[in-house]
Formats: sequence, structure tokens, C-alpha cells
Amino acid sequence: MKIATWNVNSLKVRQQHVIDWLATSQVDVLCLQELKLPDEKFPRAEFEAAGYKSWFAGQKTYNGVGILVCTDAGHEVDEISVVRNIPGFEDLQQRVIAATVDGVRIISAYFPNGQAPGSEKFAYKMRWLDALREWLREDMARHPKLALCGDYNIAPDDRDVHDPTAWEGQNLVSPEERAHFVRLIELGLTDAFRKFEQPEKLFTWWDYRMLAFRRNAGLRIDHILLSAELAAACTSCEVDKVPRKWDQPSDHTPVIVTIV
DNA sequence: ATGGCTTGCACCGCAAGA
Repeated sequence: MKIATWNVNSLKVRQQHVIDWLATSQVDVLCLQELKLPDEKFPRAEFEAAGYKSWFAGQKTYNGVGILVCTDAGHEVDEISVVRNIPGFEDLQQRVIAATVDGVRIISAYFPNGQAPGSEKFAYKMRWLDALREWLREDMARHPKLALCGDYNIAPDDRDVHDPTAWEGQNLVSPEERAHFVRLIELGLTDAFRKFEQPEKLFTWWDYRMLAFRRNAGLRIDHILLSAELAAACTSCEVDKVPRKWDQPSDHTPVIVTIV
């Protein structure tokens, strides 16, 4: 089973990119973030025609997450298993959707950006991370096979930052955010990317400005964390930089794991 | 040099992203 995650930064603009990428990547499950459209504008029929069923939690202008599941591959989604948002955490922002696919718990999450340490948005990011972790603890107990996929808005290590000196203490790399990432790992999750040998300076996001992609001035902030059972069965984790080179690209690029 | 692009919304400039 191939599972991928991609922050598309507006599904309206990136719809064709997603369909094109699905055709070449042949993933079984694709987690999407930053749909930036309400549910009634979700292109369900277009994905259906491409061979994917979709579940989503949309929102006008901001946020919005979804999960696409390949129907041609015959995957079964337990309808009752679908959860939108973090249970018990009141939030108008649509940042989480979970679904169980063939017994594998898939979570598509768009972590808050946080703006800057000390800001109100950063405080929200910390609260959100606390709530996510407490829910995950329970959800992992229910689902030994679990993949937490998404835009974490956290670069966990200096290796995940093009210029660690320039970024030191900044939002996305601050000690508080990294401590939260470690707490997720301590639940018993594995960063699939670091399970394997990887090229130096491989990132998942590059700023639209200042020719950042051409200079490879990026961050690794999109991740797939796997429960022990899935980590043991994971044979690869790859970052596909190709869609970042397409016309009018998302500023993020997909991350893909293979589970056997 | 706190900008630089890109998006959506709502109107021709703004907030927000990371």
C-alpha cells in the first residue's frame, strides 16, 4: 500500500495537478491539506472519474483537509470510522480528517502555522498540538496500524532546514515546536523519512519568493509518522520534487511511503 | 532591506501563509 501526503495550497487551483500526479504516482491513499474551499466546491466527481473516492472537511478560504482512496485497487473504507477534527477540541478551523482504510488508520492533518513564537497563533498551535497528542494516544490504542500524515509546520531537526543558523529560534523550528514533535514520536511513532538513507538537503516546502526552490532554500515540514506495526512494514519513504517544478505549483511537494 | 510570491476575497488593497 502506497500512502502519500500533499499540501496543495488551494485545491481549486491545484485540482489538475492532483489528478495528473495520481495518474503517475499510483498511490492507494492521498492525504490533502489546505483545500481552501467549502465542502460544496470539493471536486468529488472529478476524483471519482480518476478512480478515487474522497472524504473531506472543507472550509472557505482557509485550511481544509481530505483523504482520497483508490477504488480501482479495491480498498475498503469503513464509513463509520471517519472523524473530522480532533474529538473534544472545539475548533472552527478544519485541520484534521481520519479514516480507516483496510484496517489502516489514516490521518490527514494540517498543523497550525503558528506565525511566530509568543504570538496568539503560536499559543493556538501549542494548544492544538496538545489536543492532537491526547487524541492520538487513544486512537493509536484502537488502531495498531496508524499513519499520521500531513503538513506539520515543524522542521524537526537542523538537517531539515536549508540554513539552520538563519532559522534558529524562528517559527517552524523553535525548541517548543520541536519538543512537540518529539512528544509525538514518544507516543511510539516513527518518522518514516528518517527510517531510510536520504539525500542531504531534501525538503518538502520552498517559499514562493526569492527563487527559493531554485536555490533549494527549503524546509522539511511535511511528514508521515507511522505506528510501530506500520513502521516495521514500511519499505520506502520518498519526497517527490517533480510537482514543485510544474507551472503554478503548490509551495509544498508530496511525501510517499510504501507499506508491504 | 521584515520585502520578496501566491491565494482568496472583495473590490483594485488586504490578510495569511511558512
